[in-house]
Amino acid sequence: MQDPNPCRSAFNQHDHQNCIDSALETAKKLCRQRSSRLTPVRQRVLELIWQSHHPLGAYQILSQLGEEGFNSAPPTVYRALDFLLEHGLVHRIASLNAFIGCVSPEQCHHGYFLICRNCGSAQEIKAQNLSGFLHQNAEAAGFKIESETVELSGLCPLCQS
Amino acid sequence: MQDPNPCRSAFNQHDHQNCIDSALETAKKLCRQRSSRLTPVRQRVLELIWQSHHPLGAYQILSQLGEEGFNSAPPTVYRALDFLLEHGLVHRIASLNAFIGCVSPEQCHHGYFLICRNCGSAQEIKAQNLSGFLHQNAEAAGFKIESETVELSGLCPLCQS
DNA sequence: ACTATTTTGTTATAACATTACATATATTCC
DNA sequence: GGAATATATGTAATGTTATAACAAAATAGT
Repeated sequence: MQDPNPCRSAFNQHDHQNCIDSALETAKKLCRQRSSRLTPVRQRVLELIWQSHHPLGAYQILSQLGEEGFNSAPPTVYRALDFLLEHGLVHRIASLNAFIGCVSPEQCHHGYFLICRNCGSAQEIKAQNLSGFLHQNAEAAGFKIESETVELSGLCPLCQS
Repeated sequence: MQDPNPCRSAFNQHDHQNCIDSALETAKKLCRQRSSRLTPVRQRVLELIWQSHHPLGAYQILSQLGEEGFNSAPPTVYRALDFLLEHGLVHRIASLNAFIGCVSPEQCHHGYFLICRNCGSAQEIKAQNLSGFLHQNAEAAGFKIESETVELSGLCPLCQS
C-alpha cells in the first residue's frame, strides 16, 4: 500500500507544502467517508499542526487561532484536537505534551517517533515489526496491548554535526 | 547478572514488602557509593512510590508527605523526584504524568512499561532486544537515540476477565 | 418549520510543574 | 572547632497543560 503523505523527512529538506496539502486532502476525504465534519477550526488546527515539523503545544495552537480571529479559550483547541485524535489525523506526543500530524491516518493507530532534543523537530517512523515485537513481549506477561507510546529522543542528523 | 529486585509482577500476587525493602537497600547502597545523600524526604518519597503498584502523581505523593508532617509545597516533591530520577531510582511515565520505582537502578537507564487502563497498575518489562531494534530503526534515519520512552497501555491479566 | 444532534462560546477551575530567592543544614579545609 | 563553601530545604508566587459545566448557536433529519 502506498503512503499518501510524502512527509517522512522532518530531518531533511523537502517541499513541505506538498505534505500539508496532501494531509488536508486525506483529512477531507476521511471525514467525508465517515460523515464527520471538518469544521473551520478543526481544519485550521490541522493545518497549523502540519505547518510545523515541531510538535505544537495546545496553547501555541491556541494563540495562533486567537491571532486569526478564532475563539481562543482552551476548550476550543482541545475539542479540535480531540476530534483530530479520534480520527487519527494527529498524534499526541506524551513526552512533550504536544501534537503532530499523522502521516498515514488511514491505517496507523499508533505512532513511533524520533524527537530531536536540540532542534525540537520530530519524525514519525514505520518500524515494521515493532508492534509484533511489543505484543509478543506483553503476551509473555499476559498483558493485552491496546495502545503503544514509543517516543525516542536524541539527536537528528543535522544536530549531530 | 541477577536482578536485585524481585518485583516484576505488579499483575500477580506476591509479597511486595520484599520489593520495597530491596529497593530501599539498593538505593542506600547506590547513594553511599556515589556519596549522594538519601535524605529523609527523598527516602520517604521513594518508599511511597514503591508502596504502590500504581504509578503515583507528584501531588499524590505531596499530600501523603503533608499528612506525615513534611513540608508540602510542590518544590519539595519535585526536588526529591529529580534526585531519584537522576540516580535512576524511579522512572517517570510520560503518558500518566506519574512516577514508578525502577526495578534495576544499577543498570537500566530507560524503562519499558505495561500500564493497565482499567486498574491503573503498571509493570516494567525487560524486552531484551528492544533497545537494539529501536536503535537500528533510528539509525536508518540517521538519528541518534539518547532516551527511550516505551509505554504500552492495555489490559492486565486480571482485568481481562 | 420542528426536533434532535452536534458544535461552539464562556467561565471557572483542576492538575501538573517551575522560578526565584531566602534560610538552614551538611561538608571541607584550615 | 570555626569559617568558608556547597548542598538541601522553606516559601511565595507563577507558569503550563487540561477539563468541567452549562449556555447558546449551528446543522441535519424529518
